[in-house]
Amino acid sequence: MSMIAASAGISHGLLYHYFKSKDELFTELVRLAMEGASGGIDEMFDHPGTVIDKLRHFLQDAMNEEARLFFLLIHQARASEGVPEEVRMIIGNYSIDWFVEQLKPLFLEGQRTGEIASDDAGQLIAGLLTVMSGTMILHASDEENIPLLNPDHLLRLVLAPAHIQPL
Amino acid sequence: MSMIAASAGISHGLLYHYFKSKDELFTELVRLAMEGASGGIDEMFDHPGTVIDKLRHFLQDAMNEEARLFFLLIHQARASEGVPEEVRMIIGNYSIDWFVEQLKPLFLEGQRTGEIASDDAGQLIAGLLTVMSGTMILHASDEENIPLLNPDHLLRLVLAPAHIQPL
Amino acid sequence: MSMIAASAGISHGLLYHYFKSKDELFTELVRLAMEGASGGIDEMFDHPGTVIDKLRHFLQDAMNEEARLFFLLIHQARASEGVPEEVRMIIGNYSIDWFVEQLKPLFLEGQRTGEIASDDAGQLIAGLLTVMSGTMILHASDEENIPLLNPDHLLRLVLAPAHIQPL
Amino acid sequence: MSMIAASAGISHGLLYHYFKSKDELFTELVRLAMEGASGGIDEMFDHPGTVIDKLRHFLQDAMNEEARLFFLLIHQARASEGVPEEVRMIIGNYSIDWFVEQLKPLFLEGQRTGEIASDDAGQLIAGLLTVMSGTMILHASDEENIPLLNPDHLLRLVLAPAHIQPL
DNA sequence: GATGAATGAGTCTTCATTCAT
DNA sequence: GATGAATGAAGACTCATTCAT
Repeated sequence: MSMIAASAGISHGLLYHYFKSKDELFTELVRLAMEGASGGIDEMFDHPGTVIDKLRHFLQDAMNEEARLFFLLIHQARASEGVPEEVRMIIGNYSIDWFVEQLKPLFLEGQRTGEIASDDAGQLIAGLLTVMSGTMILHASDEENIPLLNPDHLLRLVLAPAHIQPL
Repeated sequence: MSMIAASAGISHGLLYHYFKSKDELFTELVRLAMEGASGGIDEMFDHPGTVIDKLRHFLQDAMNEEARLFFLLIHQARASEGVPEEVRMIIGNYSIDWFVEQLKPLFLEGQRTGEIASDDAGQLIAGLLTVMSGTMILHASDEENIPLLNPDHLLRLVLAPAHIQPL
Repeated sequence: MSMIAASAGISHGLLYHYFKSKDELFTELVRLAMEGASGGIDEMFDHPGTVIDKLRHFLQDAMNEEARLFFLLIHQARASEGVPEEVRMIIGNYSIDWFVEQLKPLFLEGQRTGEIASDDAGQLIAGLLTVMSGTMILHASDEENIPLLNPDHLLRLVLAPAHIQPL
Repeated sequence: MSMIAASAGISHGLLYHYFKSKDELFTELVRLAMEGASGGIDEMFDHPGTVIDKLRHFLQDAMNEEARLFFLLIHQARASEGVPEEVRMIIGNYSIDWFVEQLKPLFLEGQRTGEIASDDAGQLIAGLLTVMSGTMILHASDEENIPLLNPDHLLRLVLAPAHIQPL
């Protein structure tokens, strides 16, 4: 907490004025990260163009430098022991399954248009999300040695072979 | 250290009998994990069959439940501050670039046989490795909610479109 | 550290608020002790009277109850292994030789006036300092059984025979 | 205990075969040191020559390199807290007062012959012993910087002025 | 006699948290 | 709002001691 306060240029005493405890601060950050993530999905649906255009936009939006630390945060929240109950609830609400449900309509449409591979949509989505998160976490922990993947590369996991383009 | 010792059913005192410090224990684990990883590559080359067969074997070997914690360990070693100097050296020796160099001959052959996509081999390998590691780390941190990916799914990142099969 | 904190009536946590480590606290004490010692020499030169008067004042000043623990501290610093580098430097700066040099002018004058024995001044000073320190350390460790020596008794080590008085 | 055993070239297990505990080993060493000290006094009385000859022999015997660690040991025993009860008893038996009593006959004879200063014999002896011990302890803890005093120098504390010789 | 695996009390140190000012 | 002195639980590490072999 003292280090966080110092980073923010305030005393740790004042940090406790804004957040009752480290758990509360952590919970707040997780909440923000999750809202950002679901906001990204809404934005994707508003994006013009084909299914592939929307997906590419979603990936580009999620896989930028700013989003890095959010992924790391969620990872910590998922991976650590002794995480506050409230954080576990937030994470539960935004489970992989929840994201799968959000994206399923898009993928089903993509399969109708022939853009998306004709495998089980849920499996494709879960795979894409897992791989995207994993990539971001790796990059976030060691940016020097682990480059961000080209979103088009990741798309190969879900595209119909006919739509795969050179990198 | 006391928790580790308790997990092993010994006193922390005895743990210090075998490892001079937490750093030394950690270093030893990282060393083991890294040797396991490079061993997996050797084994892949000995595996019979096509390039795809070899790669599938490599992924299945790496992405099993036992290997889970090794990925998590390496991730910790890469991501954390205050990691012992020796660990940083070991990790430096087995960089992403090193793995890329090991796998490049196989990928070049795969491109000759038409099994592997005709993009830059280095980029394909780095992408596959990143995604594989990221997936394992996510799964290792939260096995209940994040299923292991089907290795064939990951292979889509590097296969020539003609060789992509339904999942 | 906990015992020291308890002696001071504070928690060990607060002690660490003021001193980053046991080494730093120890270093600070050694520094203070050494400054006190060299201050005693300055004061001696300002003291009025003959060479013997000055020396007697110096000994009385150094050999009081308060100074006791300082001698013990310096002794620990000299005698112990694993003493912080900075402490070794401070002690090196205030070596026996350094004190000898400080006192030499006074002793040479004393030899001119006939108050000080006509042996090698450096040897006389080193002997007096050693004996004074040793006495203080013994007294500090076991005040009940080892009485403080009368400074006049110590002076016999350096006085010309003609100036020796009954105790 | 492990370090002591290693110095002796045996395992710490075997050290416990010979000494039931660290306290017992320490007690044994203190006992030996004290017997050596009182043996030195007996030997002094057997030494031929004048009172000064005997005293000089005593000092030379006590202030050699071998005796160094014995003085340090006794000092530790006197100075430390938590010293075993038996050690405290041994030290109590060989108190300063006990040594004073042992040496008093010699000093009284020396005062008759005019060799020893005509101050209170007890005070002279206590002073000489204190100074001798202190010197040895200092030298033992830091032999490089603190030279052993010339025994003749120490004798000045107790000699009649007429018998003081150049160093 | 001899070894070293095994234990646990005690020590230094960190850090989240509280609270008087 | 803002500060930092103050606390204590918890973790890394050491070392005297025991005991099976």
